[in-house]
Amino acid sequence: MATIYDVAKAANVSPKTVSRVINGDAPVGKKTRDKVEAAIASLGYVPSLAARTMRSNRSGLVGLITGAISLAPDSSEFGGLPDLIIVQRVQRVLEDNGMSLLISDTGGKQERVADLMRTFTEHRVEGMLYVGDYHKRVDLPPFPDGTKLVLANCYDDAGTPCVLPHDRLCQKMLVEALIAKGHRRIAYLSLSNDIDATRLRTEGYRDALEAAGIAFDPDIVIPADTRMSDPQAEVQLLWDAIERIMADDHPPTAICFGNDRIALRAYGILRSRGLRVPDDISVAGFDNHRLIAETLYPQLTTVELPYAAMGVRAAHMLLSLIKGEEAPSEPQLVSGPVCWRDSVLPRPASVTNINDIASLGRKSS
Amino acid sequence: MATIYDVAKAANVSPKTVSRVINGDAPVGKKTRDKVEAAIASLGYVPSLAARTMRSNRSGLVGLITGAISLAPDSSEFGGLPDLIIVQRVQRVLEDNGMSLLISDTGGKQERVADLMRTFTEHRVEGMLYVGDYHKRVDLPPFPDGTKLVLANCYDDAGTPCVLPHDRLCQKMLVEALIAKGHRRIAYLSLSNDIDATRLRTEGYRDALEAAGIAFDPDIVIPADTRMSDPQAEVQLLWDAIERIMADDHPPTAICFGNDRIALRAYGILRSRGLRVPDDISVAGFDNHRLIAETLYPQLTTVELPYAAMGVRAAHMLLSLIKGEEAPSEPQLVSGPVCWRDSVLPRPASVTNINDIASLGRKSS
DNA sequence: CGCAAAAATGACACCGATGTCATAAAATGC
DNA sequence: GCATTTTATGACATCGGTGTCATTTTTGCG
Repeated sequence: MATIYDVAKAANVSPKTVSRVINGDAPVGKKTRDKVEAAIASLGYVPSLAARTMRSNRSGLVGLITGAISLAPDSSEFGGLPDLIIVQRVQRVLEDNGMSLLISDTGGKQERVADLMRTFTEHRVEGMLYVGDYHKRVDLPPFPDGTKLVLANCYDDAGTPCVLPHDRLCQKMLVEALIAKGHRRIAYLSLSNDIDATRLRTEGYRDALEAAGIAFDPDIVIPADTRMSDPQAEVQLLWDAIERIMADDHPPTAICFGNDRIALRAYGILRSRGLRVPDDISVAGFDNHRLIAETLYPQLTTVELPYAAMGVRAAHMLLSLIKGEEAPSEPQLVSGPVCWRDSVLPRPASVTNINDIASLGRKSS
Repeated sequence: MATIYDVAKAANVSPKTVSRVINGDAPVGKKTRDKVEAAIASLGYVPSLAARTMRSNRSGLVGLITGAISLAPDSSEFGGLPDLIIVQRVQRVLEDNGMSLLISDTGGKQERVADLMRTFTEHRVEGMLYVGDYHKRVDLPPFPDGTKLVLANCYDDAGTPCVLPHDRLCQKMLVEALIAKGHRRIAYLSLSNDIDATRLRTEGYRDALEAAGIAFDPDIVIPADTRMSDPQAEVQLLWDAIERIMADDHPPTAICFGNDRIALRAYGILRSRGLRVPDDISVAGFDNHRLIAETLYPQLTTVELPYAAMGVRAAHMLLSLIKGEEAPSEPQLVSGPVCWRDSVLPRPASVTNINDIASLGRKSS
């Protein structure tokens, strides 16, 4: 591989002059520049960042750690899809700012994080990002002061700068939108109770009801997802939850699901019970997981968790940390828009629960 | 950041001795080693790979280029999901071999590849990978001889070493499995005709029919996907295709879809037409896109395109190239297993088409 | 035309590791 | 006990760039 000395010799100038041509940090005579550029081109010279790094202490590298790429190490399952959007956005923003992205994957093993951070340090990354696979608290290994680190989609107790989804507001906006379409009896089949997002989103759900003067009814708010990966059990849980809310004295006219994936599963279950979406019952998801939301028939109304925006925000935060600016001490909350599709039908005010729907044609499963 | 000189001073030895302790490339006295290790620990010293790279010309970096992370730059759509499995596997294999992975995303713009490769060269990567978002031919920009490059999920005309999915064999195995369950009239609603995979898979479909002595009937083999991203149009296309095959004189007892996503869409359409899966009609996908296949109700029988295995294979190929070994001149074909789930029902030999199914209860949409 | 300021270029040290070679200290053999 | 390995350590150059400062050439202007 050609070096700057080879170029200097070929162009018959000093290495420093070649350096100036490359970096443009001092004026170079036109004729000289041409000679140098010709030499660079003919030798196919590409400068070595390793050498540059030594002198300038700027590696042009940022490290990103994620368990996102795969949670289930030995299968082709994808737990972490949305988080990849974060990764992708981070990559793009950094690239636009002349940085390259080193990616490591914990493979689900939290204890590997320390090693990965060390490897990044060996590469003298200028900053690091840690991306959570879902909104949660994380425990990071101790790292030296002055490490530039931003958390995305997760937070820690040490107050490391972080970017988080505004689950509460997103859910509130979605439920408000349903209410605006005339729905007054709205069930919520949430994610597992032991994740942060569930609490926040349930608060958002209640916020929206309260704002509309609708009483909160715990009977139609049920967790319908575990974080186990047994699909059979998940289906059963969801089936039971749907059973329960539909057997209520006042069955809902709309159901919000904890995410688009559960909604997808629910489509099949509802149809098996003879309920048509959206004619008999309106359905909303969460995440705007377009692979699902746009592919489902009918297409799914949902709310976008702003992964893309979070990625951009986190990358910019890191860039400003690298520039030496101060980090915000509060988590940065980001929210996304409601995505209106075909799975929700307006209801006249006279319809207060599903039994009031005249056209309802129940069929046995 | 502490340097090897700081450590040497603190331990009162020469820098070279510190280097020996770190790398273990020459014997060091026990007492000296302890002193040095104590100094390293107390200073929090981490060696700089940039400096090491300069001397040894081994950066420990591998660059990976993909359009995979996102095909649709301005949306949250995910065209490329399976390819991420490749990326993830590559990452893991490389990490196990002490290499770090630099990732860049073309954002769908093929012309950026040259820039990305240049950036990788600046970082003095020891090898590069290019991951296609689906099985296709690619045009790479010219790169210097001696560049260690492996293509995954794509190939070029220059005979660059590559790893490809064995579409033909996968489809053949899937159709054979259907035939083994007694299906003799099997429709194939394929992907768009202008991608390589469609031709290969159709050949696989025909291979299986031929092996079973079933005549190939072009009337029930229809492309049912474009690569446009208008979901509305895609649904229409699929609707029409299903309409056509079900209006055939001998409607099939099973349908193979070009991928799991189309199958997902088809579930809704079939149900709208009053056809139950799998009671009335059996359905198979392609990809083993578990997010879909396992979430659908009933779960989808499909065939796994071996993205994980391809990632592993590609990474190992690159590692041996880096070691100086010769690359295979032929594309490496990798196939995956049929994933048997609930969307296919066995048919007795007497049932040659859907009209023979006694229990069939058609309903109007 | 002469001289100061600006532009263009080069010499040299240095960033932080490691390879080479030399040398000092300890172990071994007879 | 002395020569001879073997083991342990250090001095120094080097990798490929850039920062600093010095020097030469050109330009501008009274």
